[in-house]
Amino acid sequence: MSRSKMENVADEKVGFFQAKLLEWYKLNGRKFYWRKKGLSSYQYVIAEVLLQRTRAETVANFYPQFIIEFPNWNALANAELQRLEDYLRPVGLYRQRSVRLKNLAIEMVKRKGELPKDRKELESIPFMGQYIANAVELIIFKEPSPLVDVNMARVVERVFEPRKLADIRYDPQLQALSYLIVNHKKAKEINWAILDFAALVCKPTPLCSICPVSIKCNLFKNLKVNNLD
DNA sequence: GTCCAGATTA
DNA sequence: TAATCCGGAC
Repeated sequence: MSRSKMENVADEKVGFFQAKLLEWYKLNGRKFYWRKKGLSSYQYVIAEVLLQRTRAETVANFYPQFIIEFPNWNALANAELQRLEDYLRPVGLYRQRSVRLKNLAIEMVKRKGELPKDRKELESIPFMGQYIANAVELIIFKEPSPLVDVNMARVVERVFEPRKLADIRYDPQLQALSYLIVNHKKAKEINWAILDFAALVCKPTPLCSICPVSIKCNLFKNLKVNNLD
């Protein structure tokens, strides 16, 4: 097959995937407070920090109280480290997160709450790694950036192409595919759809029998060949 | 025991 | 590139 033809096939599959997931999302998408419109950039960034290696449902039960206790960058920057640890303990990673969160808040107070659009400068802010930077671009700057976490990586790898490198952040193919997949007018919805789909259907142990994209999924094809499902 | 909307450090 | 952080849900 020629190079251009392979690209057409890939594009067609991406279109199919986008349409099916948006459809699935309308019926099955999760509702979270931090997905609402009109929150402060502080509230959006805090949600991403709390969501690191922590189930979304766990954060959902915890988030509103945290925002009441620490309503803005200033409150967080001035908070006693010990008090911050006490609040973060129930969701885990509390020693790291308390220190890093405070450093992030101090930096954001210096910047008067303004997040820079320049990517390198954005990532220079403490605790602002690739994922949160993408989330800032997606949610706050309204750019079609992918939320490439372990969940999206798992879905993309199964449906499209396995990763080449162990670390998803430096896998060019996985990254390029992710950008392609969320490059859509409804970039935000596609991202959330993939995360929800990964949490509810395309789990570590996949529920292929209820999956809307299984007919074009590489993993599903292989499962059928090996007669495992 | 595995897994979770990752980032940092060596 | 790999180890480490951490509690909670399953």
